[in-house]
Amino acid sequence: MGGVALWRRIADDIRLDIVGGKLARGDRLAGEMALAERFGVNRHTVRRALAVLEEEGVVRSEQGRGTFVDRAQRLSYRIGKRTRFSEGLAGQARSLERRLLSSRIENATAPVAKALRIRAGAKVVRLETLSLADGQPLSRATSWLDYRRFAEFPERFERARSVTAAFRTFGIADYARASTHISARHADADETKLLKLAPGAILLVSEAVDAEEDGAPIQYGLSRFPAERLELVV
Amino acid sequence: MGGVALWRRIADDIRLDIVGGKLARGDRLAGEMALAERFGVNRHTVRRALAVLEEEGVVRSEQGRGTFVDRAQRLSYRIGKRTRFSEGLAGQARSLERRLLSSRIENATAPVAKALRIRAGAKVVRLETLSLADGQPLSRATSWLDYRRFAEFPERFERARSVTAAFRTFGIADYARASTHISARHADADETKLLKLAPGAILLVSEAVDAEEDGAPIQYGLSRFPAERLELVV
DNA sequence: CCAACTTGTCTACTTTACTAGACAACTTAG
DNA sequence: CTAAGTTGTCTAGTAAAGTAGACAAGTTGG
Repeated sequence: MGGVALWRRIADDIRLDIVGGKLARGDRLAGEMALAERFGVNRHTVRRALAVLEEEGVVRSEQGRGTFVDRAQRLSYRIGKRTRFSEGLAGQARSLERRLLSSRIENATAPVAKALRIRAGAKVVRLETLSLADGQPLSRATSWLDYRRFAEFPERFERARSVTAAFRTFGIADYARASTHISARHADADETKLLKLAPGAILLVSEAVDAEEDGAPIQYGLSRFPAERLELVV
Repeated sequence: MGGVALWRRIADDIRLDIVGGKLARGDRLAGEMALAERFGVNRHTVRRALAVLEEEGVVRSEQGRGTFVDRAQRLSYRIGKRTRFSEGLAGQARSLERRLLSSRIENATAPVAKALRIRAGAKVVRLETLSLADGQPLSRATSWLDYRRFAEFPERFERARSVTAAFRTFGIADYARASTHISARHADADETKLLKLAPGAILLVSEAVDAEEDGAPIQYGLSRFPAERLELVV
């Protein structure tokens, strides 16, 4: 009952203890029997949860010794007036990359049109991107821009390999976050695959509008972050 | 496979269409057969998803006619420099209430001590609260305050029925949000019950520190919001 | 070496999730 | 009134999740 399997809830719970700092790297987890008692389930159910965490690289089990914390970090992505992908994660990863998956021209749906302050149905450029930190997927984002002004954005983004730099080629020296809406939901099949998650993982969803200094919106974006890999800091 | 039941993912998906604005109140959903085809599952699995949504009051089914959107809103909780419970939801609900479930004195754990800038193990006041909008649970929060200064906070909060007003009785005219960390996870058994959720629902978790104008921290809080009922607006 | 504890693996069973199909009950358009 | 399309309810079967217990295999401390 509930629609979320026990082993997944237990895995989530233990992962939370680890990324939340209750357990540090190298610490030994409670034994499988003790965990089974703590969660009120059979030892086999605990073992399945631990198997998932081992698959993720969060813990490592050693026969006869116990199960140990292997990777304990969760990144913090800073969002605020000036939100920039690379700055928001500065110092937390060695390599940061934002990859363009695809782009196309389409007609603005109602929410896109409203955010960009254009009429519904007007042409917009849509970009699908994937961000990685140290090779691990960190976010899956979709962005929309007004076609009249940013028709060549995909090419320039691909060359500059940065949103900020691409905007600069359009004469936009600086821009700021106009609004950010945050929600959460389960990952769908596509996101699960691209972000290399276990199916059923939770995503933090950020719906944001970036605007020029005079308030004119230039970009509307929908970013999905795996909740188990990072938190958002306001 | 994945640990999240199909019917739950389908329910989440349909709910997202509704709170996301694709379907408005009174709109008719696609038929059960069509939905089954869309999600690639049996009609019974769709029916189970719809039963959950009907239980939540999101849709309403009528034999022979179809299934209709009953409640389409999702509240927006505004967070920023000056974050106040009642102001953050102003105009979105008729009645707002914050109920004190319990309070007790305990010793500060490491994260609590760090946030309040006191030594670990020092005495702190811990409050458990439940917030409701129009009678529906909106958040479950735990707050910690320095005992030396706020020993009587629970009593004063209970009388004032407001955090801001209770702080005022301690001579704190104004305070501001120092930091907010946002993550997401599944609800546990307790939260499921108190927030009246279906087990396995997703919570947005906000970890925040409030401070006086001079930067001295006065409150550390951990709030859990049902992701299906509201979004956070930065 | 041994006792106590750990994780690893196997079998057997029960409950829940999901599929499949049939038909009843109801509504609507023609 | 009727035909087509809707939701409601039933039975039956398969696959996955979870329980239960036993024992092997490894580690550690005395």
